[in-house]
Amino acid sequence: MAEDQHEKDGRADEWRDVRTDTDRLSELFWSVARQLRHSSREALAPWDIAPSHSRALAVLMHHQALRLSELSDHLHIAPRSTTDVVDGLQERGLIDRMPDPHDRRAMLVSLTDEGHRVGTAIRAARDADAERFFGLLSEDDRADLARILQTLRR
Amino acid sequence: MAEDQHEKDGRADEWRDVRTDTDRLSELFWSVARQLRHSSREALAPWDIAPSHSRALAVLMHHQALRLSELSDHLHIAPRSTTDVVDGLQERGLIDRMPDPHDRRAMLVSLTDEGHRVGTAIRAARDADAERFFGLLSEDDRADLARILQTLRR
DNA sequence: CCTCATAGTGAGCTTGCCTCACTACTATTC
DNA sequence: GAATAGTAGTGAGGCAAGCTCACTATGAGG
Repeated sequence: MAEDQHEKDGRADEWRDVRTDTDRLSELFWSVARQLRHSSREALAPWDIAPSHSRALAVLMHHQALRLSELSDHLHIAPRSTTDVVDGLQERGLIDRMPDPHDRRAMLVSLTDEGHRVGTAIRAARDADAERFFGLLSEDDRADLARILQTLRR
Repeated sequence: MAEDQHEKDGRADEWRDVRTDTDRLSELFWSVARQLRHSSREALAPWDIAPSHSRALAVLMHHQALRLSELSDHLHIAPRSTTDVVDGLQERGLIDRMPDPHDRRAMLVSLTDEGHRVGTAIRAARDADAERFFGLLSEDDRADLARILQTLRR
């Protein structure tokens, strides 16, 4: 992987002059995204949990009970997809489904004790991973990066 | 989508104090990645071409002929997956497959005239999109971002 | 009461990858 | 110069993570 990356850089020399600097930024950005994705996949490995499940778990960590549709909103995925995610977490005993007492159409999703335990451990692992990844940067660079990303987001 | 983003920001206030700054950077990074992905998906829309196809096309734009396995390496995907990508591009008439004269096991993949035309147009669209996306930043910020991403990559 | 809207889910599709096993071929070794 | 070992591509089939469409059960407003 790393070798390919270097080879790619080498080849880029041939045509660097015809590329805009913003185009180069895209490429760099995705390259870093890949690194970050691999890094956090490793961080999650000990729990053998899918990224989509970990994301849902993270959302549920700071809501004692959410409707399935609310969870969808937080995850930015379709309600039908959330059903599957919730199925998976329930199979693993990490969450409970219960009917909403105020609306018998709706389902409330909440963490089990085990879900809370695993969620906490995963959050710690993710924090540590982020620290390992972005810790390479100086304090100033991290501040700059945060500011710049803030600008790009919207 | 944009609304969800804002709502998420709002909720984040509740617990910002318990998060490390590097964790915040991860979140920001992925948020921007999402924007960038959506933006480039839109940029590609006029050609109705899948991202995986566009990536392969981009690689082929600066090699007159590649073995399928070499294309795999450039794309960082398994050879079997490359077969499918190449199938797709061939169906659309954007590339030609021909047996390697030096090794009858191997296949050489190269752009057709149409493939070259479409590849060029897509590159222009992607450049324009990158410019639109990163153009929000000052010259200095772009330089800083490039430098910082460079540091993070590897 | 009747109509319309909403919450969740079954069925089935799509994208973009993967592994495993196989065929056709090349390279090596005895 | 045959046997063996390795390599290039691909068929078969799988998986993750999303999607839409259509349906049921329920709620809400006239």
